Amino acid sequence: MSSSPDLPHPERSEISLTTVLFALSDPERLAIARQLVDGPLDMAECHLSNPDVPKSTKSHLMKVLRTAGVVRNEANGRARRLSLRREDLDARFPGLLDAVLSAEKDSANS
Amino acid sequence: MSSSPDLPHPERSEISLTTVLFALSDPERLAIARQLVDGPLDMAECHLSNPDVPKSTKSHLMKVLRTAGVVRNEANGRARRLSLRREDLDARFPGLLDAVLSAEKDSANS
DNA sequence: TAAAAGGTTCGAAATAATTCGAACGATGGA
DNA sequence: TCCATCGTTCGAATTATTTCGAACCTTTTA
Repeated sequence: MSSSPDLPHPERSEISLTTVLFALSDPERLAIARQLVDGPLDMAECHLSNPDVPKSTKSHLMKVLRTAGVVRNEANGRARRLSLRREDLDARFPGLLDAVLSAEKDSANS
Repeated sequence: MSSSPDLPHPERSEISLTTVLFALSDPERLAIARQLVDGPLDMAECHLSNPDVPKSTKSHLMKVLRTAGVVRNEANGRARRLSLRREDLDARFPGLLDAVLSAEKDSANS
């Protein structure tokens, strides 16, 4: 009874500012992060702006967020539980996540 | 006596969060922004980590920062005066610039 | 014990971003 | 006026990212 793949995550000390900024610089990825502010979600509950994108594409978006250290991705039955790495990010880059996530979500905010 | 080119800058209201994050997600561009926290500099005083990069490349880095709304680029004699758009950014995305610029500049911070 | 559900990975194709030389323009000084 | 300085722009080549189908793996359910 092996389990779903244990994906690699950077340690807190390995999280790079520019990599985090890059991960959040895509509107779709930023929107995902915003969906996680109120707590973890299973992947199927994270919605993309276009509901028709293939699962491989969605998986890749998650990978960018995960390898940047923005999100944790853990096995949860046959699903995947996604959560914001809030404590790690707050410790490493104080105020950054708050600033990004609380920014107005208007049009020019893509 | 026409003057050096007046380059286009986005208005405050047009500055996009993801575009700003993207502009700052490159180590070289982030380093430039950090050099401007203490006040404007002429382009020749902004140093890149590799002093041998061609001027066209440097100019392109500046363009990304400018078109994102991170930096203002004004004619100053035959030089170019670069400044951080601190007020605009603070107004639009409170806390963001502070968080980014005050983050530790250690290795994992590229 | 199948088969469906939920996701990851791989590889290839399409897009986007970066790099840099060459050409150009404006300014300031000789 | 002539020329060196400081930068921008253009276009082409390189490199990086994104997209997506196909193959695969694990878990749950029938």
